[in-house]
Parts: sequence; structure tokens; C-alpha cells
Amino acid sequence: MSEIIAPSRSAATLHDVAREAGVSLATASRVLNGSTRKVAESYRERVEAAAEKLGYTANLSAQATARGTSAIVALLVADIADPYFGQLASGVARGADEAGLVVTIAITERDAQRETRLVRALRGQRPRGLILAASRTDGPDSVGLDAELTAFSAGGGQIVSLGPDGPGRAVSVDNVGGATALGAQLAALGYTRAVIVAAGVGIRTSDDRVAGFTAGFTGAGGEIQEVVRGGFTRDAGYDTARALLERGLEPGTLVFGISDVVAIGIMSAVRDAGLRVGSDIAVAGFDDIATGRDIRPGLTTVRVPLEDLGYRALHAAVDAEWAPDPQPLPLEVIVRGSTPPRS
Amino acid sequence: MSEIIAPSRSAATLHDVAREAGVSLATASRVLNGSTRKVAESYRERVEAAAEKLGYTANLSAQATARGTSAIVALLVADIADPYFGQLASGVARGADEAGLVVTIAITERDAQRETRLVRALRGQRPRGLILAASRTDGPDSVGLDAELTAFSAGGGQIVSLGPDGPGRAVSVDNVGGATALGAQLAALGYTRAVIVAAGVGIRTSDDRVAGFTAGFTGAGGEIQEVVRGGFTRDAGYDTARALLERGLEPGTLVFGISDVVAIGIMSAVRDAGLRVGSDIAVAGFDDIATGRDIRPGLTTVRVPLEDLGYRALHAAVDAEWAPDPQPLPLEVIVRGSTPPRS
DNA sequence: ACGCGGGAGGTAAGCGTTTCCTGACGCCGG
DNA sequence: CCGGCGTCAGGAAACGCTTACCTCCCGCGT
Repeated sequence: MSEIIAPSRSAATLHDVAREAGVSLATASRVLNGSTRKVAESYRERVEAAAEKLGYTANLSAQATARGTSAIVALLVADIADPYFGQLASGVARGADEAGLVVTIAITERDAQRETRLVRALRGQRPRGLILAASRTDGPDSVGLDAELTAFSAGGGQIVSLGPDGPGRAVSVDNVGGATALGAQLAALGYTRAVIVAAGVGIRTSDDRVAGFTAGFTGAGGEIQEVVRGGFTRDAGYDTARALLERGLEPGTLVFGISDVVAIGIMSAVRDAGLRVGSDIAVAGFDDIATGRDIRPGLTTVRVPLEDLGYRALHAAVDAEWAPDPQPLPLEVIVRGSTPPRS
Repeated sequence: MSEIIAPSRSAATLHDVAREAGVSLATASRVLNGSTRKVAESYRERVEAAAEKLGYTANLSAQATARGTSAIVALLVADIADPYFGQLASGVARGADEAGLVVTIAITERDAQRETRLVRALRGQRPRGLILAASRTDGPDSVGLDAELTAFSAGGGQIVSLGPDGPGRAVSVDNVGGATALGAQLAALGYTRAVIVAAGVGIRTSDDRVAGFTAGFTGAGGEIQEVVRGGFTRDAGYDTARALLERGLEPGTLVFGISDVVAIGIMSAVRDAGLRVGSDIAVAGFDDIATGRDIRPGLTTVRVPLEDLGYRALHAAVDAEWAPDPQPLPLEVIVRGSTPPRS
């Protein structure tokens, strides 16, 4: 009675299932891939048994062409090895899984041309949504990108940007407010001089954090001595801080790194210069990545709910009815040992 | 002369391009989506101009159904926020980009049922390859998974496992050798007692590292006092170490965490217990994730070329001709401050 | 001048699904 | 007993693309 199951070179198709169950393609489709129409119980069982037997899984590509819409969400990040993006991606993936979607990921390496190329490639998948988490600058290279994004929207795709002024829907965080609170709180701890290690001018996240911190810190009586430019990486933080230290940094100075990753680089540079983080040079960051908990002294920072942010971004990308958050997510300052009170 | 371009609700199709260029579908296809056949220069130009004008990008889903093969590689990881998987994913993404492929990612959260479900979902995309980086155990839950994987292979997909004995092609690292060298080197530094914080029995990576470390350490005269079981996370390391410390751990003991992430948790537990990492309790890890450089004391570990590993995995997944590495990648012991010499 | 070969464009048959539409069937009311 | 209607399976036409095959035309050899 048992048949030889040919070790076929290709997966079972709906056609196979229908034949096996002795029903039409249409019926099999209705049973297996959600339809509003009813199918008699006896047919349903036959089809399900056949599908099970053959290990059938719908071919999403074919489904996508037939339906005209895919079950894909694309995510563009600068660097997936960076914990910031890792946590973000984690939230996106969780949301996608809940919604029965698949996420496709691409890495820009913070290169605008690459980003353009990647958007073009992703566009080929006709994803339902595209989440842009790679903090872009609006340099001259962005024109090609804009064209791609426009084309994507025109094709019915939903764009979501992290940050307040990117294309499409925005999911953002109150960088200005958080940084202001951080600046104020550190000034209250007795710090009077600060240096900021930021990313390039024009990068909104960086600009907002610089502006907020400056406002909060000077508002409470502190003085920003300098804003130096690096990037969003650990090495940028390290190198920038090293240069700073070589030029001489007065003990008791606070160095604010635009993100935790940068701040961690700064801490290492401080130590490599033979100084102590906290008592000699204080360091603060932004994001509250997991590592900040485990380094010593603990890194003073502003907690950004990254996972949650990713989750929201996913929903912004796929929910038909969506309303921008009435206000950006509020953030919470976390003071740890890297900024001990100055008496 | 200029036409009104309707802000169409859907992206331009090849059909549109062909019409715009005044050629047949076949010609347009040949020009735009690689074909061995030649097309006259004049036609080629017309088609390219039309494609450019309409912002055409091939619909990969349609292409996939027509060609019977997709340009997708699927990656399954336990937790993308974990730097181990982050770095791995980074390498996979780089390789995919070079090969003109798109990577789809899914997160198992170390849950076998979830993993099965995800493989099934990914299978729907008919990816060229599936990279399994979620360290699986071969528990009773794995039977559903095996069925899915078999079906995937039967459909012509290539499976790649990280580690020596998973299904499909294997890309692995000399965990045993690396751990042996680590154990030996630490014994040589004067350590005589060690406790190992491992993951569950049956997880190959964990078992190999335990076995290797034990061999190296005892071979050089040390004694493994205990092997305790946690998991692969920072919190597992922290909790396990805390329990250990509450039961009392003799100063000078070395605690080997099965991975850097675990070891970092252990370091935090040690500190929270009021002890000093290094002088009181020495800690060693495995993997050499980026963070290990930046914590103090630096974490003694074994360097695993994770990015490279991901890159290799990608190639194992898509290259037709592929040979297993004659031997697993050799690893390098890196001694840092968390294991100071014992005099 | 004719036949033939080869190069290149077009036609159309798929690929695996969905979905509109047709039609068979059974049930009810008249 | 018959017509009308509701229900539900099935046939077949899409979806956007690739590609085997056909056809036409040009140039060459004899």
C-alpha cells in the first residue's frame, strides 16, 4: 500500500497536495492558505492529511506574485554587530514573528552608496515595509537614495524611519529631552566642564543629543568646552578621546559620548592614558546597551528602550492604521559609577 | 511631450518597461536580468533607458517562481542581540551582499518549538541555503525540526550548521583544541583549581569546550572541582556564578565560562559579591567578543573569528562546489587581566 | 540566383498560487 | 412537482517573470 516517495529534487507544490487529496487546486488552496470561504470538513481533512504527508509549505514567492503582496519586512541597519542595532533588530524580529512576517536584513556599513544599492535590492522583494535604522546623513550622496525610496513608496511599500525627520513614518525617541535631563543631572552632581564626542554634523540623532546635553548642562551652570566629531563606533570614540587626552584634559572633566558604544571607547582610551574613569575623567553615554551594566565603573547613560523601539517600528511598517506617537518616547537617566558626584 | 506619470499604486513591471521601450517582454528580460543571449546595442539602450525612467526593479518573487530558485539565504540565530550572533550575522551579511543575495533572519530564542516553526516559515521562501547558528540541543523536541530540515533539503536547499555534527554542511571551529590550549595555558599561569560554568549537557559547543578545557587543565596538573550548568546568556552566567559564590568559592579559584557572554555575567557576579576579578577569583571566557577588550580587567579568552565564520557559512550555503575545511579553524588563546599569573 | 546557416527578436508556455466565475447539487416554498 | 436560491467544488485566468522554440532576415557560398 505504501508508495515509493521519490526523493524529489523540488519541494511539494500545492498541485501535488491537491492530487494526493483528490481535490482541486482551488480547494487545496482554500484549506491551506487562509481563505474566507468554507470548505467541507471531509475535504479539509483530506487536504490537511495530504499536506502533512508531503511536508507541504506554501511557496511564498508564488504566493507573493499571485497575491501581489509579500509577507516580508526589510530592515536596514548600519552594523548588526553593534549592540544598538542588535537590540533594535531583536524587537523588529519579535514583532515580525508575531505578525507572521519574515524579516530581511541588510547592512549599510554607514556607506551612503551602499545604502542606495541595498534599498534597490530590497525593493526587489516588494516588502510590505522598509525600516531604516541606519542613521543617515543628508549629504549629496542621498539623492540616489531618495529616488529609490520614492519608488518604493510609489510601489505601495511603507517606509519607517527611526528618528523624527526621515522619510515615511517616524518612530522616535526624545533624544533632546533625554540628553537635557542627563546634562542637568550631571551638572547637579557637581560637574562644571564637559567635552562632547559627537558624530558628524547633520546626523540628527547626534545633533539632538548634543543640543540637549548642552542645554541641560549649561542651563545648570556647566560649560561645554568643546564638541569634537568622531562617529558612532567604539573605535571612533577611542580615537577621538585619545586625541583629546593627548592635548591634555583637565582632571574632573566630563566627557559625554554620543552613544554608549562611543562612550565605551572613550573609557578605554582614558584607561590606556593611565587615568581613572570616574575620579579622573568622568564619562557618560547614551542608549543603555546591555554592556553598560557589566563594565566597571558602570556607565552613566540614558536608557533607550531599543527592543521596544524596534517592535514599534515593525508595527509602524505593517499596521494599516497607525498614528504617530503623540510624543517621542520619554527616556530615563541612569547614573552609574562613571560619573561619581564631585564634591 | 512629457506624459503624466500616474502615481501608480504598484511598482513598474517588466511589461511596462517593454512597452515603454517598444520591445517584447523577452528582449526586456534579456537586457535587464542577465541572459546569455545577445541583444543589439540599440535595443539594449532603449530598454535600459526605459527601466531607468520607470525606476524598474525586477520583482524577485516573480523571478523566483519563474526560475524556480530564489536569491535568498536564511539565517537562524538564537538571539541577535547577543554579540556572538551579531558578529556572525555580520559576516553572513557581508558574504551575501558580495554574492548578490539577500538574507532573511529569524530568532529562535533558544526554543526548540519556535525553531521548528521558524524553519517551516523560512522554508516557504525557498531559500538557496539555510544557516543554523542557533546552538541546538538534540532533545525530544528536535524531531519536528528534523522533519522540516529533511523537507528543506529534499526541496534542494542547502543546510549549513555551525558546529561539527549538525545536519548539512558543517562550518566549525576547533572548540576542543582552543579550550585545551586555554586550560593548559591557565594551568601554566599557576591556577590549580577551576570551576566550569557550562550550558546544558548535549549542546555540542558546550560539551566540546568543557572537554577541551578539562583535558588541558588537568593535563597540566590542575583540578576541575565542578562543572555547573547554566546557559549561554549573560544572566545565566551571573546567576550560576552567584549561586557558586554563595556556597563559597576559595580565593584563587578560576571560573571558566563557556562563552564570553557567560564569563561577563560571572565577572559581574564576582564583583557584586564584593570580590575582585583576577586577584580573588579569576575568570576566563571563550569567543573573544568585542566587549572583552573594553571591560576591566580584560577578559582572558579564546579568539574565535566570528565574522569570518559567518562568511564561510554563507559560502558553504551557496557555493555549488564546496569542500569542508580540512580541519576546523584553529583558535588563539588571549590572556588578559582577568587571569593574572598566580605566583 | 538560390539555398543554407546563424543571429536575434518575438511568441507563448510555463513557474506555484490566488481568486473570479461557473455550474452541480440539495433544499425550501409554493 | 417545479422553480428559485444558497452553498460549495472546480475550471481557468490572472500575477510578473523566464526561456524554449519559432520565425524572420541577412549574408555567404556555390
